Amino acid sequence: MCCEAQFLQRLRERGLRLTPQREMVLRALHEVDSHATAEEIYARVSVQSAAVDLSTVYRTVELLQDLRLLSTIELADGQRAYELIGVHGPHHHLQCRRCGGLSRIEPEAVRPLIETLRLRYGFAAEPDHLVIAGLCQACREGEEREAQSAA
Amino acid sequence: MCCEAQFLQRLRERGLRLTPQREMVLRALHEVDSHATAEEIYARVSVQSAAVDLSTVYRTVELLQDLRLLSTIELADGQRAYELIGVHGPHHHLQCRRCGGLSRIEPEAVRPLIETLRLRYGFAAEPDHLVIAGLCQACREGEEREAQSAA
DNA sequence: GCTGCAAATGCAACTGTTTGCCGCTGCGTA
DNA sequence: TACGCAGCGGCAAACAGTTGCATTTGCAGC
Repeated sequence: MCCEAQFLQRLRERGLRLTPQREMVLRALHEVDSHATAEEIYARVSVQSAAVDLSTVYRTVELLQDLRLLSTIELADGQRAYELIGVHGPHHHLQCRRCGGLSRIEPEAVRPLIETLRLRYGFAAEPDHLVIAGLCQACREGEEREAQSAA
Repeated sequence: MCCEAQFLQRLRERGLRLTPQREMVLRALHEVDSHATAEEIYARVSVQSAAVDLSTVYRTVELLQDLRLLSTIELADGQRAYELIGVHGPHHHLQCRRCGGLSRIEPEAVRPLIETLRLRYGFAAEPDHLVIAGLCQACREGEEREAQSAA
């Protein structure tokens, strides 16, 4: 668990504490391969200890985000999902508005944009986690076929 | 009201109707200069007719979004705000994580990124409305001053 | 090992948003 | 003009996420 030490360090820097609840939430986030909703995290934590509240999960998730260890994704159905940044490294997502699928992209793809924003608007973009909407290849081809058969 | 005709047209294309409630919501969105929360829209609509429900505001806003006439912005405090695309034309926002301020940027700034995504990932990005987090110029200078005085 | 204090938690109430249900309305068809 | 049907809106209930408050707990200093 690479980020527990980092978590502890950043907590200490701010005079905050490492509690069992926070450890459990962090562990649960590690266990899921990709992103997890609050409810999923809560379910996993509840197995280990029944005495953890859902609000604590939300508070911990918010804290992890403040510490830049976690990013939030808005899923297609409006739910929010959370993902540790350390596990897959910093990255962004493409979200298909048709199938709802998420795919990762390298931060390099966004770097030129960040540079443009800095030069043109004096804005220091720190998009921890950009989610860009659009159509994935499969769905785009699907839409083209539909358009053709409709015509 | 440029977009009412457009609204009507797109509704007709889908076999949907232009109702007084929908007209009122559209008018309310026009009246506010920039973005408005659901509650603000509801307040404006309520002046004209007490018999409009908040859920109708939400449903109309969602409909407008489906028709690509409106975009949603997540404000700093977590509230959602809505903005007609037609009024200011398509654009994106920079959001300062310190002061919460929003500023508009031209779609041109994002175009190279869209091209990259298409070439590299086969993804047809249609970011109606990207919100990019970071530090605005004023706040960045403020942070630098703070860092200096702290050192 | 104890103590004090701020941070953290659980609980319950609350806010903002979405959904299901059902009666109403506009419109095409007979 | 009457009928049927799909879209629509109001209402209330459900849901996800947040907040206030009293209690508990981690941890630095002794």
